[in-house]
Amino acid sequence: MLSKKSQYAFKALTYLAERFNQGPVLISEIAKQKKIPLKFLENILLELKKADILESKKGKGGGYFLKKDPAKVKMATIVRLINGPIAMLPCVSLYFYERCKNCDEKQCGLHDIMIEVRDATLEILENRTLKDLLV
Amino acid sequence: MLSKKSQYAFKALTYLAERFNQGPVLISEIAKQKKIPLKFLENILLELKKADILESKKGKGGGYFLKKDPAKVKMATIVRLINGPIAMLPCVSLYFYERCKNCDEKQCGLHDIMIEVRDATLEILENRTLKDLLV
DNA sequence: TTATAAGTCTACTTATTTGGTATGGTAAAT
DNA sequence: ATTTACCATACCAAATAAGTAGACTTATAA
Repeated sequence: MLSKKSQYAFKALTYLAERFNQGPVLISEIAKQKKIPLKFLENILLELKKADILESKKGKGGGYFLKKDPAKVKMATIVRLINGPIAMLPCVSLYFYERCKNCDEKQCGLHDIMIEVRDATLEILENRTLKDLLV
Repeated sequence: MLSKKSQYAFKALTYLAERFNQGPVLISEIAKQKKIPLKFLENILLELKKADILESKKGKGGGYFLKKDPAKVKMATIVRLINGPIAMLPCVSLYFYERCKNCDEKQCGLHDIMIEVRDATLEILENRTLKDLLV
């Protein structure tokens, strides 16, 4: 399940995608319109900025805005950043891999099924972008 | 991510699937062989029994065993039972549906993408069974 | 140059979920 | 009588999720 934080992130990103290339948008505006706790949203946007997805401008007339075209920002990137692993097990995760304890990957049926699930999920999340969130 | 509980459940079920039609297996044996905390495993097996996946026998020579052929037990069923929703959002879950707050499903791009992910995942989990966990 | 508007940073708090442990009794089968 | 599953209650620790507080920095415009 996506965390609430992830859902907030997607709402904010959608809001910004709708206003792409229209100058900075206030955190407070996003928070109000999308009903996201202000300080919580601050953290999320900062994280997205550090990941090079958003840009910001300080001072009067400042705010946040998308750094790249919405069509260039993959869903998978955002999910990994804000929500964590996409795979259902650490031992089949590409970006958050961890070895299984008490289980040999070579002969673990669960492992194989979870790889299938991972790949099916990635096929979608790697090929959908913020643009697809817009109506 | 699958919880540890789910991973335990799958290990136990694999153990029982390997011994299908060979009589009851002790909880304590499964716990020892698969390195699962005994009391925790008790609960898991009981839950599986209540869901009609396992059967049990009390007293000497008792234990747990699969009620149906491993090939008849879908992965999706187990995941839903022990881990919860398969979908990434409550508003696209078939078995754990909950309406979105502050978001109209009809015009929510995230909703649509998450339905795609759900369906891709289900395509696999509904068509793989305990049998596929065996080597 | 000063007031104000904004984002930045660190740290904290609180709530919920996960992953157990401990204890003890009950029910059924052999 | 013994063995085993069943059931209940209570508790605990750690991790994670969700949110809050307050001071700090930087940019703009009057």
